Amino acid sequence: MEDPQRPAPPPPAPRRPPPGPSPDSHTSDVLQQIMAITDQSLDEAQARKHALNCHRMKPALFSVFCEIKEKTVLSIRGIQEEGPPDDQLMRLDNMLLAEGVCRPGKQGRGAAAAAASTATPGGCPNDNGLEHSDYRAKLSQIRQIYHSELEKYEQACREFTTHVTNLLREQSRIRPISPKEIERMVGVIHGKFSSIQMQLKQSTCEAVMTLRSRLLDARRKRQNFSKQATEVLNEYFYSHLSNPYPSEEAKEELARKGGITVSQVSNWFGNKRIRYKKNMGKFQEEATIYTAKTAVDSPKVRGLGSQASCPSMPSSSASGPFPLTSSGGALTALQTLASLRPAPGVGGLLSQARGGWRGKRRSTASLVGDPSSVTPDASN
DNA sequence: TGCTATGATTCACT
DNA sequence: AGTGAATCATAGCA
Repeated sequence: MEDPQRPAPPPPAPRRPPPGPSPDSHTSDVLQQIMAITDQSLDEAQARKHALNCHRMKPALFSVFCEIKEKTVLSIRGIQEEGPPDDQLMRLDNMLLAEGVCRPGKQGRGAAAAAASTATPGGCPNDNGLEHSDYRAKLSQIRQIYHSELEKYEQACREFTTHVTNLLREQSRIRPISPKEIERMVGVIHGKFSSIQMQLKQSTCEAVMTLRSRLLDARRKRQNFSKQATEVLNEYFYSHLSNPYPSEEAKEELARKGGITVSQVSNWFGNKRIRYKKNMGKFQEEATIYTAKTAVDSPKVRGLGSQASCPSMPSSSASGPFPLTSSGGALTALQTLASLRPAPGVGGLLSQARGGWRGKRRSTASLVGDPSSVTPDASN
């Protein structure tokens, strides 16, 4: 087809007789000159074009060229007008919309349909109420870059389209270019630019995905709990080994003491129960240590389970809420330390755990007021 | 660098 | 909704 990169066409044919072929030269000569025009220097070619433009055969030849070209273009048209692959663009638009990068009104073709037809579950973190200011700030930066680039592309597309249209209109005076062809060329340009836009959208999507995985995926941010948190949790776990299912209140208390969240406490207990059950041998030493620790410092830990349920109970009293178990725990711990063997209570609880907590689970509420069931030495 | 520990997530179940 | 079990993914260590 036409080459828009060609140098600007010469001004309308001058009236004076130009150099080159005389107006009377033969048609075949004229055709030969046209064919040879590309082999000449720029200046020569320009002069030759002027001359050809004034040739008496020009109108006739021009109409023949138009006819031939129309036929050729028709055969090309069939190939070009195959359905454009809009699926990916739609997906990208949809995703950018879901991530809050582009607004429903400000998108490429196909996006409106995508936005209308597809819900965006959990897409934008703002919708989930997640407070990730870092994420939001960076997302905002990405959005800004995206829109400014998009605007640049759109402007460049407009400018280039105008330029090419003008060029073709001008050239249509000396070579066969129909308005339809210009229209088609504009379509081709838009297609090219939209493929660039698609790349921009793709990159933006990738950037958002990377950002999400870095800042929102909690797995990537996993950090071990502080020693304090681990100790608090372990103390509770081993002191409630017969029923390591802290109540909501106890979880809150543990979370507060350990400086972690309630759901982290829940996770920790979930993991702990499973891992403890799977490999009790490995945890024996730990159990012994914490049982001893708990026994020595019994009011502190035991208070957790019962405090929340019985707020009126003075847990700070010298003997604690469950004096009997406290002294028993201390005794057990001392015995354990002395014999370097797991405390009998622990052993008993190990077997309890082996049988499975779930099977004989009781509601946490029922534990309140039954201190013997929440202490390691209770089974003794 | 490979291994283990561990916090988080997912899914099925009750 | 809470849990067990499996799994993922990272931290920390030798």
